[in-house]
Amino acid sequence: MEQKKTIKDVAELAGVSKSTVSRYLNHGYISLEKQERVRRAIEKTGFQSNFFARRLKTKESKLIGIVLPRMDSVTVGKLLAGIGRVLEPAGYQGILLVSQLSVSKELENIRNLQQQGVDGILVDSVGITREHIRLGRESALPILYTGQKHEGVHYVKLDDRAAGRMMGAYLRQMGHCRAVFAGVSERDTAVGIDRKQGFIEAFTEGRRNARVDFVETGFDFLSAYNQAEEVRRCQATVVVGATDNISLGILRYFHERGIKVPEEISVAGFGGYEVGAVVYPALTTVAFDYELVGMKAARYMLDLLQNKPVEECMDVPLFFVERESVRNLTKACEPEQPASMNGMT
Amino acid sequence: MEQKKTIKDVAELAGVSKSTVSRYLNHGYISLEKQERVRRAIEKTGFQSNFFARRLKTKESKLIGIVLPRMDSVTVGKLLAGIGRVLEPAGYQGILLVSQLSVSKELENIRNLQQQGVDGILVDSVGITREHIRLGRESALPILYTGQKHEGVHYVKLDDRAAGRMMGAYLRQMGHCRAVFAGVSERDTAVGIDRKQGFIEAFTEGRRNARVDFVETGFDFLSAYNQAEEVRRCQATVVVGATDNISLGILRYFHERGIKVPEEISVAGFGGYEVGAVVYPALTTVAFDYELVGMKAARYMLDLLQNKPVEECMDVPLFFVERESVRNLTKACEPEQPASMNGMT
DNA sequence: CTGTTAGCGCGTTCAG
DNA sequence: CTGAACGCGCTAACAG
Repeated sequence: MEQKKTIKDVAELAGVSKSTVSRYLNHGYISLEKQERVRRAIEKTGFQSNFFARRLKTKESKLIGIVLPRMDSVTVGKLLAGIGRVLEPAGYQGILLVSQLSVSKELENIRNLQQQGVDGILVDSVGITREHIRLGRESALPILYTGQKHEGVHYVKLDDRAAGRMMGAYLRQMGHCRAVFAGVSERDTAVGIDRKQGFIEAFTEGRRNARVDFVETGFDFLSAYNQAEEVRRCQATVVVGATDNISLGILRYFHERGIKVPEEISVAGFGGYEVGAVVYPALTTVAFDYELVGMKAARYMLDLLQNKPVEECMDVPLFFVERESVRNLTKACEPEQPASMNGMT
Repeated sequence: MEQKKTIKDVAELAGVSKSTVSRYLNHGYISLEKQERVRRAIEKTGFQSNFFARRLKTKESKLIGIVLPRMDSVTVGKLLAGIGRVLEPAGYQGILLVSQLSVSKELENIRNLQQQGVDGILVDSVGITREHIRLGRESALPILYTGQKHEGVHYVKLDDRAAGRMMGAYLRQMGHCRAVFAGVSERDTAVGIDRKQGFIEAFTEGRRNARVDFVETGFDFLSAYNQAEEVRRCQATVVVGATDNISLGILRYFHERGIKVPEEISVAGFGGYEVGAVVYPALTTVAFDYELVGMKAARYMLDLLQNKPVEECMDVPLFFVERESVRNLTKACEPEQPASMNGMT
């Protein structure tokens, strides 16, 4: 519980001036001899430079504000892991603020961060509004969005349309012609529109006999479960949930009614959460690498901070994870092998 | 992109001195008239006080360092949500550092935080070592641990022994006499020892015919899956996983071999993750409220920061979630109803 | 290469 | 109740 050591203490102990110590800490224009003396003085005192004093001068906080819609979600966790993985080696740390899925709270958080002296702000947004844009213009702080995109802002996002197309192409190839898309409101551009449109395109493109019905649900398991009856009525051969959670809710409903998946009806989803592998039957899905999104976003932010030419390559790979929940209609015989650990990880 | 406003700008615009503005911002010994003038000047300039300058003076950062073992986990997410829920209203923010499940990284993070000017440190630890204690002594910063406990440090933790006992008592009441406990290494005091011991106590206490076998696995789904054969050999009527993940791995194995749960063998777990409700059969489990742990920890930290008398009440409630995976051996007839939405949330 | 001198923006005495 | 003056700990500009 010693008195906090300052650069002055070190200077005195080393018999040099404060600026020499400061130089030692920074650009290091200093003779080898004094360098050694300072080094030892620092070691002896256990000195560490005062964060706030330094920041007050340099105007650099080495802090990145991170605004999250919520905390208790796997995808957010992955995203953060990715962000941390590139921010930390670069000497940056993150300050976390949570918006509780509210746009106004999100804006408040951004405003807050703008004055807290962070160097930049990463926002995993619930939706980019005009106010977001305004806030961005008013401050020199770089803001980078993930999850949503918008004209004139920096963002990193996975390609929802491509994900949709991927699924559409797969189901088509598996011989399906009638699908139900259990999706979310179109107010969500990424999931509600792009993902669905991509699917419909690839699934129906250039064939007359294909058809996609649409049932709207919320994002959560339960609301999907509650819409499952409606989904069932569509009489499709496959139901595609806009999210793994949605598919899981439907799967659960089918299971309770004794409807066999994939024998009687196929189910597929988007997200690639681990839980999809644990469930029976294991869920076929398009997996997103959220950790990679986080890493890309962080790298992008770092570039922004150094005014580097920002590379516009924002394609985050998608993985198709084929598991057990989709039936191949083109084969005469059913696959006989038991459920396997395929695509588990 | 205006020039950053300082307290000086406000003072000039309001026609008062800097100190008056400062007073307005803090203890407010200021006449109503000037109060109004300052208020408007602040509004006009959009002034917000400089974080670093203020901290440099007050020695209070209103920042809490949070050290996490990993980010991509549901429990950590819940914990954080809880922490945020009480820290934020108190005007504090969190700085997050991730230890990648490494003790040395965890220590490094703590050291780092100690010099970054945070007011306190919350550590969701992977294990408290002597070095942790030493670090704590060397600095005046309060450190509070969660997840693990240790003599002479502040901690908030759920009662693993009680959780174990809860499960033991339940299974006993359901008429089970032979159990396998699929647990983790005893190097983990909380999960590896306390939880198991609690279970064994309650399950066997005072009856000769009860028996508990032990099979060691890792924390993850897959390693449990790989030990499932071993578990099966024990010929017990019920298998208890130390973690829902472990139980899920075993469930999966049983499913693949066509072993019916709970008809042929029962399965139960600890944790209460949502995924346990989605799986078939839905997993009976002791649920922990990690969000509450987070809230308690944060509140405890706040008390520490204000030198309040710390209330030693650290009991975090446990919930027994009875679902479908345990068979009642005391009844002659099987329950006939289909799987239901019970205990879903 | 080095010490001296100024502030960064704010809070806080200390006279008035 | 208010303003002037000082200093938090550090970095940067300046002479030497």
